[in-house]
Amino acid sequence: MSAFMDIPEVRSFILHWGEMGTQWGVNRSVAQMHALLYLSDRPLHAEEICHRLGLARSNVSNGLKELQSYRIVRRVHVEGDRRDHFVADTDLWDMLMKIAAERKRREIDPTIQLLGELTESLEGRTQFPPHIRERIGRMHEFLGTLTSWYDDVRRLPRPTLVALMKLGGRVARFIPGGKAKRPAQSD
Amino acid sequence: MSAFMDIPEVRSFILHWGEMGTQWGVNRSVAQMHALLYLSDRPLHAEEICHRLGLARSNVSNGLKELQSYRIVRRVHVEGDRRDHFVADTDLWDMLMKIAAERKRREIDPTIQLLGELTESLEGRTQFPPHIRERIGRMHEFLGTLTSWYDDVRRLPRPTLVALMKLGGRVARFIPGGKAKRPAQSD
DNA sequence: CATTAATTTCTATTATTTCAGAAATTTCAG
DNA sequence: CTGAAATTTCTGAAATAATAGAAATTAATG
Repeated sequence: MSAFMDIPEVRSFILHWGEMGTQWGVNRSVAQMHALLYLSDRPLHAEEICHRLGLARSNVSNGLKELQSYRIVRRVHVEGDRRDHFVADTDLWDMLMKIAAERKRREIDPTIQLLGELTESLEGRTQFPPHIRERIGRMHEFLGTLTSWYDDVRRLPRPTLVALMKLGGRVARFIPGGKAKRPAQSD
Repeated sequence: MSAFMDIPEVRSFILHWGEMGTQWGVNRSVAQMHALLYLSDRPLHAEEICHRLGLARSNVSNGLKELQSYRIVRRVHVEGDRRDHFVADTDLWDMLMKIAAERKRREIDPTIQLLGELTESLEGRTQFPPHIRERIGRMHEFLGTLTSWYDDVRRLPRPTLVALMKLGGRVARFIPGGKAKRPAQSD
């Protein structure tokens, strides 16, 4: 397609990223576009993306829309050019956080919503198999716990987050009973 | 299919779980089988799963294999019955950890492997566009940081993990400069 | 305001994944 | 061992998702 894609390392990166996408429920072409933009040091316009990846204009249009909806790619204006140009986040923390936020919004939140409704509808139905009510309720709680943790830590300033990561398992020393293997209160 | 599936709440849960699966790159039927087993309070044999979900025997066989490869479903023997029976984890922490472990093994580890190879192959090639080398290297580092953090915290005893989750953003108070908004050393 | 470039939407086609049923294999009881 | 039950593997068909190209729309320029 283009000299860029002829560099074996670039090619390899983009193709792998595309495959990764499919494994996580993302369209292969969309993931490839993302990889291409990630490696680019300047804004690209849609036509250029088509040529470099060998995709149809329409797919690129839809793919860019998808990437923008995740807010990991944004449209920029290039001096003296009518066409829209696009750049991707190069800050990988930002990128991860935005992807997490969007997937939560699209998939986790509606799931919690449904589980809440089911739990409510099962409330007080004594006929109903109690273990089913319990399991659905437990899943509801579990996802609630995860997301409220997420909502909490995502607000932390980034250096704090990075420092926490570096600390790794050693944060446990701040938890009573954590490292000492004493039986902490269970949940 | 069966009385079980006729309970609207059960049906709703299983169908939703199936759709969730597709969003995350998991076969819809596999996710449904998982949901069914999660809600069941006794081991089910393959035939029963077929009838309840209206799936072909062969799919159930493959699906169970897949679920077992994630170690979130296991085969159990039922007294006086030749057939294999299956149960799912009901402990959602365990389940999450096992899924994370397997997805890391299947998808993240090979990606880090590739990025390592690319980084190595780009080492010292002065001709090569430096920004590309830098971006690939940065991605490599980033995934390395994430997984080593993961490897670290996954070893923590579960109550410690739960306590940390409950602590949420307040763990930041243990990080120098974290809460106080002072510029901490960046990464 | 007309013209043209740029982009998006729509639809038919293609590719991929999923699935059902048949055939083959394995397991187990007697 | 033998026969029956259970399970897995294989293959073609069905369903789903991705894509190309055409048509329609939108935006920008002179």
